Amino acid sequence: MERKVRVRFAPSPTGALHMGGVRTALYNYLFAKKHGGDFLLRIEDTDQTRFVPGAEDYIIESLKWCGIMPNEGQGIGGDYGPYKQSERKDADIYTQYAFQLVENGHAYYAFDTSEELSEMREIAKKAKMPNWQYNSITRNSLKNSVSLSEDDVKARLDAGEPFTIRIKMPRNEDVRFHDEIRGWVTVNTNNLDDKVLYKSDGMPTYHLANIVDDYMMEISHVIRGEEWLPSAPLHVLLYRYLGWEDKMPLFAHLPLLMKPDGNGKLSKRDGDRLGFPVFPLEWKDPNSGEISSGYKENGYFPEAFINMLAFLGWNPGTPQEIFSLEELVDAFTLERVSKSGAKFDPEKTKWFNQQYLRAKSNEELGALLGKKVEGDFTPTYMAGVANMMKERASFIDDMLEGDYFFGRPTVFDEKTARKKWKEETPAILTELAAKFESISDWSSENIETSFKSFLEEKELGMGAVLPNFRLAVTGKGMGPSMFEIAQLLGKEETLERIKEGISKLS
RNA sequence: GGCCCGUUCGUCUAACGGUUAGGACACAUGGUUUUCAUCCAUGAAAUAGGAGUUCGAUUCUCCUACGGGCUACCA
Repeated sequence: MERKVRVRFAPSPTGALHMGGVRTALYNYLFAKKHGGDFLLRIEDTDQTRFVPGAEDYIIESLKWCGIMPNEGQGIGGDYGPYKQSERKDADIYTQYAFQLVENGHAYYAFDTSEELSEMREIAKKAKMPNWQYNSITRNSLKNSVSLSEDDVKARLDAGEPFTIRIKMPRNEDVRFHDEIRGWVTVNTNNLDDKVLYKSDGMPTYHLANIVDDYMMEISHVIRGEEWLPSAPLHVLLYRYLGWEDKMPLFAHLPLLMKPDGNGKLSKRDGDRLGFPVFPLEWKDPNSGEISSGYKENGYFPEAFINMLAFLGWNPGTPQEIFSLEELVDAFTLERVSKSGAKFDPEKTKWFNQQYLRAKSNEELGALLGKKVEGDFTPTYMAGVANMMKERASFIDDMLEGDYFFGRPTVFDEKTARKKWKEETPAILTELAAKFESISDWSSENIETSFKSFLEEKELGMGAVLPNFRLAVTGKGMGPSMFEIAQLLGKEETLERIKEGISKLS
């Protein structure tokens, strides 16, 4: 009974794709690739009032940047399209199933308007009944094809009165299903309400659409966020009532991503508040014009971002933490996904980026850095800069701290100058420069040897000369080995900087 | 409020009845380093509480507490 693995990522295009959504997509991707299956993208836009222009493209661009593109779906193609629910509605895919449910007695027409219902809830709330539901008890006193006479219903339908179709939730029945992560989950239908399946605007709700689409697209596993766990029994019932129970996918409900501090799930606000991105790419809200920062623009490598996300709620059971996407595919199992929500840690995310940065070659880092600096430098020179700066960087931009590689210092660190620059310093540095003059092979080793013999000759300590040498040449009080810096800058440039530094600092 | 899910160092987590409860991030101390960073070493740090089951519970069961999710003609 081996079924081809087909999983889907089904976001709704209501804005930027949250990193929690990216993780859901990632786990789907990993699961599909691991089992040689398909990973599809379906756009769930059944709520037309929440449509946000650009969101669909944003989702696709984000998945692309992360390197976890679906192989089938909206914007990609495939044999099970269309992959956008509004288009599927236009193709009249859902209506027949809604009516089928009414015909076989598992759903009914309801004529109550949303205004009437919210009024009902309001009254119930005041009567200390905060949990008013449209269910097997209340449906009898509301306007629907269960409570109304057949003639009345027919008259309303013929008159074109707007209606919804609701599931007729059975009374006191245990619905049991197996979750791949949580084990058996049982819910009694008395706690479930008569959810709307088909809206008065002719659109299905998520509940109906996702069942119909998963069935038609032959989805084998539904891997989605924990927020869907309470409605999973409804979905199970729908498969049963539609006669598709033998084709029902396996469910896996993922733990949520929580905010780093305090309680609750991670939201866009937390990023603004604590200074980290929550979206893969920068997003400009077309309505408010508000801009939310992205991991990409903040200098994160997609591999690091993905690696970090993979470990939020999953672990391989080994000490290894750095995983390429291929390695993740190989190691991933739903069995090792944890049950409880994971607090997001921005610090650890930086650490992941640092690991990836350091794993890159000097040439690659040099090229990346080169895009960020003015001026024309050879790849060899840039690789040399990267070699020295990478140990103190988590991001490419951190290497910009070595600005003295790309031009002479214009400002000199005041604190170092105050502490180290003495009256006799200009004379010492002038003599040092003279000593350096005689070095024919300008290598860091030779510079260091020359420097040390200079100290010996003059009976000076490191601390009296080296910080000032650094200050004159780089303008900084700290940084990589001065001898290596001098080698990369070249003899002539180094000597000129010493002279220039002396005149500017004295 | 109701229903569902969860609970191991500050955080992410390992240990699927028997371990001095392990690792990583962050933190602290020491060493290396001209400096900063790196690196190395060391340290502090956890099984929510209570009952059971068992020769033995982090692990199984129940209760309590706490946390989270859901509770729309949203997804």
